[in-house]
Amino acid sequence: MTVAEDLLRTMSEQGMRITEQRKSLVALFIENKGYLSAKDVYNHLERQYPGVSFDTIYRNLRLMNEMELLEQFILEDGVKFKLHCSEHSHHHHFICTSCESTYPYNFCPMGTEIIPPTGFKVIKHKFEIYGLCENCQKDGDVK
Amino acid sequence: MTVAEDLLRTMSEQGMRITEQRKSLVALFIENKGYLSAKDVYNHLERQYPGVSFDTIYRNLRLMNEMELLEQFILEDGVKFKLHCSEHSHHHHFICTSCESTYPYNFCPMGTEIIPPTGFKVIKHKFEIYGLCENCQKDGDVK
DNA sequence: TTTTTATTCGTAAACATTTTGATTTTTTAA
DNA sequence: TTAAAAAATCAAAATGTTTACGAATAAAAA
Repeated sequence: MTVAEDLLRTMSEQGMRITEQRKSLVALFIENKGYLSAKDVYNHLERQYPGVSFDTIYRNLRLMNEMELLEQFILEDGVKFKLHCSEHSHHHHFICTSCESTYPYNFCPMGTEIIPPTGFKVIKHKFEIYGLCENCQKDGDVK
Repeated sequence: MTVAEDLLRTMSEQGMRITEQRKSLVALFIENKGYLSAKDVYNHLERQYPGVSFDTIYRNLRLMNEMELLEQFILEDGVKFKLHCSEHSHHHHFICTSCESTYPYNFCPMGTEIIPPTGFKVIKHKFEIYGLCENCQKDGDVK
């Protein structure tokens, strides 16, 4: 069973109907692997389904986030989504600021000697490393 | 010389004129110590100077960011500014998600065994720890 | 196949943030 | 003290993101 089929099956089991738009959205995230904004997703779906509405995009991103198929991040340039990354439980990413491809990194600084101020209750953390990937340095591309 | 006088002197030396609004803005950041959005700054200045314009706020935040008196951050809830923190060169923060007070933490995970993917050129990083400070846990305040 | 109901479409509006421009006021230096 | 320049005001608009809703469509179950 492919990754896409697996995701779609999960969605179906959770009561979501499998529409063409949803198949396309899932395919997009699988082949892209990076962080995508609602606009990015819209731009892509709009090619296959001219007239697709933002309603559809936002609703599906929200639903898939709620059922933990996607993860939502607030990055330097706004709200982004990516496939829920479960490979090594908890980890962080290198993020290319040009093409936005990501490279998971299996290390979390929270595992080290982090001592909060007195009484501070840690809830979550953010650790991202930004830079240029090999390709984008070659290209000299500025997105 | 107070911190405020010090900042204002620097601004003056860089060619900025010292206006009442700028004095008030500087005072705000000094007494607040946390992260402030443009709106936060507006709300505060508006009390002393009814009719203060967004133009003024944004221009001054931008100028002070450019001359490195303020730092700009993109946090969970948008663009924020805080006084440029120079105490121990490079460090990170605990951030209370309720009152947005911050606690500098003199440790940077980049100093540890971080190995980027082949060819990846690291440019910057983000490491923030969110939670509830002692006071906000007591209060049960939800901002 | 038919029916039920979720989903999408199309469009607009809500919303928040930031920028602009013409005019007035204030600061600073001569 | 006065002139020149910078900064602030006021109001509006540009911008970008997200939400809303009635009508139309399509998916899934009976």
